Amino acid sequence: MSESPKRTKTQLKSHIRAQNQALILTTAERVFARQGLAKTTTQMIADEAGLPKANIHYYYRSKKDLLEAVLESILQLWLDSVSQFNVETGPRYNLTRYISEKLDQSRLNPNASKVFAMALIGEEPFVLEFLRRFFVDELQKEKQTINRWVEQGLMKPVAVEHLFITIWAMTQTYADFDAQVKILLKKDELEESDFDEAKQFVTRMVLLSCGIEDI
Amino acid sequence: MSESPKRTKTQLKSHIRAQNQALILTTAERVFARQGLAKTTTQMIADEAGLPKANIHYYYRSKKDLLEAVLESILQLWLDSVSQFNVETGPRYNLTRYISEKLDQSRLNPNASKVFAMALIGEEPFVLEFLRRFFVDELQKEKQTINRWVEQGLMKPVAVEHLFITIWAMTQTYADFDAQVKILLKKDELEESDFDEAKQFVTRMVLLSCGIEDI
DNA sequence: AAAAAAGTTGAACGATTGGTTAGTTTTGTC
DNA sequence: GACAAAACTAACCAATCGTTCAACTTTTTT
Repeated sequence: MSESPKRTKTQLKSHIRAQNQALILTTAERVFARQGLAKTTTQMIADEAGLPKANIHYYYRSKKDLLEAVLESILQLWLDSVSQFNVETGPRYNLTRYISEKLDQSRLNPNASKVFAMALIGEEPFVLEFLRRFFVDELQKEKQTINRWVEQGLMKPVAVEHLFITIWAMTQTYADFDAQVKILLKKDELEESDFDEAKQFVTRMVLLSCGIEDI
Repeated sequence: MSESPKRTKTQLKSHIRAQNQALILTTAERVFARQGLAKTTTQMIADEAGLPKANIHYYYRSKKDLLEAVLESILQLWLDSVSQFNVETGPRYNLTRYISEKLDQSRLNPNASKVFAMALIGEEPFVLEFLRRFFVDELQKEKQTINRWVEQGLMKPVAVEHLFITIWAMTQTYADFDAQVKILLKKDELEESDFDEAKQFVTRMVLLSCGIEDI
């Protein structure tokens, strides 16, 4: 029952567990993104992971549990990879970086983006709760930073809530509604160059609306 | 077998049909929007319409047929209510009106917006086919109009595809992801004033990015 | 008013799905 | 290598859902 030695043992012992959970999680994320949250069956996930269905339920009691685990991993990734605003480096740099990071994420983790959007449009309580617990505070901070910049005359005053809503909308679209984007762009697959164009377009739009001159 | 009398009779005869189909269609749209496409059962639609389940299937053979009928009515509404660009009235007026109309639609038909978004994110073949058949041509027309305006020096050259993708993204967000918007705006329900603010914000953003001066 | 057509509906069916169980195999520890 | 814990899995179950059907009523047509 001693603390430290037990921990180490548990860590060693559970490498199978960690490995399988990771496999199931990434597989589930992919299948959820492709098939939709409700259409996805635990059998599909099992097949695609090369595991029997009962094994999925051994690690995740219910489909709901599994979905929430997937969502949690997605939201964790989110938190880790989106940097906060830094007052000192000014609005141009921070807004440019923010948009760039968000679009990179849409491009590099399209499955995560899609699952999150599906959960959000379906108003999954888990995701809503997360937004309430985290994003509101986060927005408050960014708002303060932006107000500082406005006071310093580095940018015009803007409706910060709408600014973030629209940035979020524009950047997510390229991952969540990629089928539509592909059709309008007449491409079979979106390439990095398409995302670069989007990056440039969105950044210019946002900077102009903040009264930050074009370079 | 004569033409005109038969038509009139058919119209009279089928008033029950038309009435019930309309009831089922609007109810289905509402339930689909609230529950999600796959989670919605024909029983739910039946209960909410005050009809027995078998009656739903009398008018729409399968759930898939019903969903496609709902989508078709949504897309028809779309076509009827979004006006095309008019070269003569210039970019400022047309872009402003376009954004205003799109946001009005999101506000006045949130269910339609949501069902469409769900079908799109789920890559329903029916919706994709519609976009291919219709929206690509539409975009082409708008592109020509915009090019005319650019030639006339009324606006700066822009990446038209990205312009429409982002306008679409921003305006749809307020209906499709209203749960998120409500949380960020700290409101229980979105009011008309919120949509007006959004209208102003998005319009300003778009006009600035097109090099059209602020009033 | 008779016949035909359209509309209505309870009941049942077949297929699917999430989840369980009970028993087996593997792994880690002494 | 003995023992316990963890991992694994085939078979099964209860519930749900889309769909069908046959009997019945109402409406329309002749």
